[in-house]
Amino acid sequence: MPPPIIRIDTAYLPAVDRVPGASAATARCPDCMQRHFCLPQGLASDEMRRLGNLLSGSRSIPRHTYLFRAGDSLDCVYVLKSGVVKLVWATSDGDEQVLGFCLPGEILGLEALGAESCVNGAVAIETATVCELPIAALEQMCREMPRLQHRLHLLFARQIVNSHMALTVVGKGNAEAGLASLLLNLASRLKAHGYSGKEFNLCMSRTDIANYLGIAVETVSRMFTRLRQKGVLKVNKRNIVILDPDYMRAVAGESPAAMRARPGCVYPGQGVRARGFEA
Amino acid sequence: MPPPIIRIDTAYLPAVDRVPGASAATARCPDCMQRHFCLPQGLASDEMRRLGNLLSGSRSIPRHTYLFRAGDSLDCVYVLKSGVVKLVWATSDGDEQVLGFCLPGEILGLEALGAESCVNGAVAIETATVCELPIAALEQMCREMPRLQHRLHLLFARQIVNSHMALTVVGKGNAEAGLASLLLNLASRLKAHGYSGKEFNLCMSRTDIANYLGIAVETVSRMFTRLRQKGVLKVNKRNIVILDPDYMRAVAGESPAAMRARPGCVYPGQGVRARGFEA
DNA sequence: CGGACAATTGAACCAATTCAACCGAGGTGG
DNA sequence: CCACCTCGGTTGAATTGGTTCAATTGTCCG
Repeated sequence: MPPPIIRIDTAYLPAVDRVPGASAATARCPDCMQRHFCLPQGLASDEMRRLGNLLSGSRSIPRHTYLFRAGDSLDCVYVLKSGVVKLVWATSDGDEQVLGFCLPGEILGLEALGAESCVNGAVAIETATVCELPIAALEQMCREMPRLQHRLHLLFARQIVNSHMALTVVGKGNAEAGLASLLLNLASRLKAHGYSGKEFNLCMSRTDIANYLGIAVETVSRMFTRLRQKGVLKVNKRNIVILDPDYMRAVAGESPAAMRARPGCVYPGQGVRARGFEA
Repeated sequence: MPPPIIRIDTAYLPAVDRVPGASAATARCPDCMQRHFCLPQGLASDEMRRLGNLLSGSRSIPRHTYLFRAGDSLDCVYVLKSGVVKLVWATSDGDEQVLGFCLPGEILGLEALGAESCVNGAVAIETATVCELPIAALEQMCREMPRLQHRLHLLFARQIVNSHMALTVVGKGNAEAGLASLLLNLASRLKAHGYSGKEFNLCMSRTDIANYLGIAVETVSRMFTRLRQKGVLKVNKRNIVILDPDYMRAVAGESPAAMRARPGCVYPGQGVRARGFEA
C-alpha cells in the first residue's frame, strides 16, 4: 500500500510535474514550498519567521471529511498546503451547494473572520493538509505588520473577485462557457502557484462540478465530450489537458476584459481618474 | 422642480417610510443616521469621531455615472450613505455583467483594497452620496483600533458570504427562485438598515435584474406577473410589497439553511451572537 | 408632438433537464 | 474466484423552462 503522502502532494498535478522530494507537510513558513504564493508572500524573512511561529502546526484532513462545518465558530483560518477542499453550504431541502474550490496555497475560512460563526462548510475532496492560524494572533500581527495586513486585505479582495467571476459565468444559460471558465480558472490558479497551466487533474467529481456550475451532471459530461470532440481538450477520466486555450477563453466569455472603456456611459469627471488604462 | 435631495434619501423607500428631516448628506460619523449600520458600528464615540475626521467629505454621484471604473486604482473605499449603486464588470463581448447591488450603509470598493487596480466598476443606479475613506488612513487606523479592524474583517466576510448567496441562487435553472431570492435579500438588507422589510422600491431596472440573475428581461417580467398572480407580491412599477414572505422563502430555496435560525438577518453574525444552529 | 426607453405579453424555438439505460472500476462476500 | 452490488461517469430520447423574436403599451423628456 502506497504511503498517503504521495497522493497528498501530487493529487492535483499531472505525473510529470511531481516534485518527489518536497514533503511540505511539516515545513514552517520560511521553508515551506508554498511561501511565495501563500499568505506570507512579500514578507521580510523575520516577519515570515514570526508568522510561522504563530502556526499551531499542520493538520491532515482525510478525503470527504470536514475541515469545518456550517455553524462552527472558527478561531482559526487555514492555509491549504496540499490537497483540494470544496466549500459547501447546505440548502434547506437537504442537499448541498458547492460554492467553490480551494487549491493549495489558498486560504480558507476568511469568510468567518469577523463573524461569530461560519455559514459554510469546507470538505476535503482530496486528502489535504492545512496550516492553522489563530485568528486573534493573526489580527494582532496584522496590527504590527502593515505588509501582512495589506496582504490579508489582498487575499480578502481576491476571494471577492473570485466569487464575482463565478457569478458572471454560472447560470448564464451556457453550460459550455461555464465549464470552460471553471477549467481556465483552475488552470490559472494552479499556474499561479507554480504548476502547469495546461495539464492538471480535476480532483472534483462531475457531480461537484455540476453542482458548482448549477447544471446537471449529464450536461457536464456532454460538455466534456463536446470540448474533446472539438479538439479543445484532452480528457482522460479526471486528467485534463487544455489543447486550445484561445478557444477556451473565447467560449468562456473571458469575463475580466473589464479593462475596456465602454462608450455610452457618462463619467463623473470629478475625482475619478480614468487615465486610459492601456489596452 | 423637486430638490434632488428628496430623491436621494427616499429613492429606495416607500413613501410611508420617508424620514423627511434627515439630511444625511453632510453628517460626520457620530451624527450620521447610518452610524449604527455602517462601518463604525460598535466603535466607541471617540473612535467614531476619529474615523469621521478621516473622511474626505461626501460626494454626490448622479444617476448612471460611475463612482469608479474597472481599471481604476482606488485609493479610497466608499461608504454608501444614500442611493443605490450597482457593481458591474465588462465582458469581452462589450456588454456588462451586473455583479450585485450596494445599498445604503454598505461599503464599496473593498474588493480593490489590497490590489493595484479594481476589476469591477460601480455605477449609481439612483443618485447616490458616498463617504470617501482613504485606504492608507483606514489601514493605519485599523492597526490602532482593533475593534475597527475586526469590523472591517466582518464587512469583508459579509461581502464574500453575499457573493456565495448569489451563487447559490443564480443559475439554479429556476428563474422564479432567483427573483424571489433577490427580492428577499434586498428586503432584509434594507430591513437590517432600519427600513421596512416588506415594502420597498426597486431602484434597478428589469434589465439590471435580468442581467444579475442571468436570465432574460422578458423572463423577469413574467416572473413578476406570476408572483403577482399568485398573490405573493404586490407589484406597481418598481414598488414592491411582499405579501407572503413564507411562500417567497419557500420558492427561493432559502439557500443557507443555517440562516433560518436568525430571522430577519441575511448576514452571519450581525452583532448578534448566534451560537448553536439547530440541525 | 415624436422619439427613446422600460416593461409587458404572445408565439416559436432551442438548450439543458429529466428519465432511462448502460459501462467500467472497485469493493465485498459467498 | 466469480457473482453481485454500488458508484461515478457516459450516452440516448423525450420534455420543458427559458430564450428569442416580435409586437404593444406606457412613460419620460427634449
